[in-house]
Amino acid sequence: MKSTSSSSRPRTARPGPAGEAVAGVRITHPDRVLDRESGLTKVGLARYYGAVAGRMLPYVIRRPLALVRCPEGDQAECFFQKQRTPGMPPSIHGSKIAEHGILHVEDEGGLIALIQFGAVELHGWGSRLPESGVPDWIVMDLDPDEGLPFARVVDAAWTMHDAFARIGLRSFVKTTGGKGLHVVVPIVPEAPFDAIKEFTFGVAGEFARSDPARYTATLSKSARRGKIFIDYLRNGQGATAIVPYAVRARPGAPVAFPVAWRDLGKMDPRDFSVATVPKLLSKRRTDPWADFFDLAQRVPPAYLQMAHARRRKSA
DNA sequence: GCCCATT
DNA sequence: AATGGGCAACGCCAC
DNA sequence: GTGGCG
Ligand SMILES: [Mn+2]
Ligand SMILES: [Mn+2]
Repeated sequence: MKSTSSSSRPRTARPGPAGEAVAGVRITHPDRVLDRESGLTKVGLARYYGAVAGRMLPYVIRRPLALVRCPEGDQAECFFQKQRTPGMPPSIHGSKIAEHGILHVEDEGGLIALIQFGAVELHGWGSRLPESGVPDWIVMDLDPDEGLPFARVVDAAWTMHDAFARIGLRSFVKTTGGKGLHVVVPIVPEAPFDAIKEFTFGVAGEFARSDPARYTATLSKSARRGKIFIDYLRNGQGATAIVPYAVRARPGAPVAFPVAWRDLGKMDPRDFSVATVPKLLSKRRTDPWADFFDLAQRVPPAYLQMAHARRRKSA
């Protein structure tokens, strides 16, 4: 029923000049270079996310997202976006939380649609729709000052692991694509962000008090000098953290990669990139985060209450 | 990548 | 028709 | 308030 004078009959089933489809999403400008260092192209990025989608989507679905978009490639400027904008396909869903627009995806088609729209990095809230006010994970973001050896960050991660273990919480660790690590604790989504954030502030403060030469809970540059900033601020409503398997818009296209605790000491975060991760995944015997969503654990109420009391005091 | 306002 | 800006929040925190 | 930061 199309009335075209120049019926462009498909000579082949081959994708046209607009590019090939990934997960049913046509990728335009497939050869656009997103990272000169690794040679990563837009279609290469789409194929990467398609390849890891099975592992990645559980951490992405229904989670309000912040994107780092680089639609013009790695030459031009990248920018953050957290609201759905008109022109995005229906697979990129919009919603509103406390008067502010958010976006989220429901499936692989939505994920790849984000890439078609120029997204490179995906950052997620700590909560998922429709219960957007109660986080289902805690992220302790370990941010080393410039020049600190990575072994110090590994040590901090283990100390964090032990601190959580002491109160009955299993934690998981991932690289961030940078020089830090994330220690992540899945929790039953029932305590509001404020309570969880206060709790994590308490944890960070404890680190800073018990080993002030190594740790600070204060974000400022001066306080950070020579130390690791225990960034608990990822645990507020609307705050985000890089999502597992997401790519960073940086030279080498590094990936935020879940690792096993026992492997922490043997690896270098730069080992994990768009170029290496799909192969590593297929070689892996097991997923180190396999039971992440099966734990049904909670911060002991006493610790949330302590946090609440501290909050009252400062109010 | 796409919308929109301005030229 | 072509060009150029925008696309984060809000939010918190330290000072 | 401003500046820094994610
Ligand atoms: Mn970090
Ligand atoms: Mn941080």
